[in-house]
Amino acid sequence: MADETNKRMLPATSWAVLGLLSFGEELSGYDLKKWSDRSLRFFYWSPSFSQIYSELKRLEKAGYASSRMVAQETGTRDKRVYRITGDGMTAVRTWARETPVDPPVLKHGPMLRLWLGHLLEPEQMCEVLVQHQEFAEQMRRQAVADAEGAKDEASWAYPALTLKWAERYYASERDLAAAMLDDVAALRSGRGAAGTGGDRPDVTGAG
Amino acid sequence: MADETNKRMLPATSWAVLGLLSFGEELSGYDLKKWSDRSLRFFYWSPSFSQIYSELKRLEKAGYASSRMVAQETGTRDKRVYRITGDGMTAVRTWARETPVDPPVLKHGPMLRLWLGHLLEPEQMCEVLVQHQEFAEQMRRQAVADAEGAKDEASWAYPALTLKWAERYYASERDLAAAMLDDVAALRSGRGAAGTGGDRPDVTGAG
DNA sequence: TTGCCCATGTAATTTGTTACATGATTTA
DNA sequence: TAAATCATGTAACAAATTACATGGGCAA
Repeated sequence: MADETNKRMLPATSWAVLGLLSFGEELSGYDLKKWSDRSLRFFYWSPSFSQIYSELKRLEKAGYASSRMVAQETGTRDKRVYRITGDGMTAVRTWARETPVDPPVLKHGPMLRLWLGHLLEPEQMCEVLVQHQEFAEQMRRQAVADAEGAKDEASWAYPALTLKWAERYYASERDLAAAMLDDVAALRSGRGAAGTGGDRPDVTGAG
Repeated sequence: MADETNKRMLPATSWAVLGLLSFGEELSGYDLKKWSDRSLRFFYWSPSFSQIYSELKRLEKAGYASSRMVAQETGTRDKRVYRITGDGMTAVRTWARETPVDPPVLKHGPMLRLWLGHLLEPEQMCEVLVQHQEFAEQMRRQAVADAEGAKDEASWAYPALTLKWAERYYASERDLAAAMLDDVAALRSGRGAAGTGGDRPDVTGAG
């Protein structure tokens, strides 16, 4: 049956969710979303609630997770909590060990806009860069803060390592923006010619 | 009518395609895909053929691009070529100037796997890092090569700037992988996490 | 003349988001 | 007690990919 092979070919996001469960705790969809926002977010995008819920259903159907309803003592609405199965542990371990390394996916909106520099005033290019710089510094700080919370716990050693990586990554993003600000300034003053007027609406040629 | 506002709220990928057209040439879907692969790819993901075709239809419907069929002299199948309109230039310029700067989207598969280090043998972590390192160095070199082709043309000044950025970005990715290899080795030899930064690779050096 | 790759698309499917529904809990 | 918010989902929609269809040029 094709089903057997499909189990091994889940999208990366499924593995990310199963990875969250692989630390062993029994968690609800809501818990997973919150945790995802505080960890995966730094190097992988954090899926929406609805996608986490549907990934959980898929994982359960594949036999990689099991769930049960939990009645809240205070009369709160019941919730469904998930736990990874033995099959799930085997599968996610195999995935992490044996899947070919594929390149990261980057969609860098700010760079896309700077690539269209012929449509911008130099001040607007700088504005984009400064805002990105601030974003990067903020992310860096949050990575440091989260790493602080995760240290001294042996089981968080590898998550802590990736937070360390994230700290450096966002420091680099910040510095890259600064370097590009310099380059824009140099282009503006130095080698005059291109873009000195800033506004170049006649690029469409013959018209 | 809601239609008028929808025109201004296209997804980023539409603006990317319109941005490709904003340099003024008349291009087919196939041309756009090829060019996208050699430019956008470094900082924005390159959309598939089919998506480029559907974006072109959407842009034409919005009045931002016009198309015509071109009969090939050699009897080859006719093809449709697109050109940006005045409305399109105005729209993409407005987008590039006035849209709020939103954060880049990163889906870093290699980091996701290292985050799950408790499922891996140390050798496997290193393998992932080495392969990512090689990928990053290859991208860096391609960015350098493409920048070589784009220099000395005034209209490519800003694309050239983003290629410069890409060169540094991938150099940094490469160095970040090297730093993490060190951290994994340190963790392995029992001394817990490595020092808290300070010895970071110099981003502006463009090694 | 068979098979393969280039070029130009369309259709089916999957992935992921936003908007909505529901109920309990807190707060003003 | 009304409004805001937390928590748990479902449904409708949009974005994006893979698979497929088509036809010409070219190499074995």
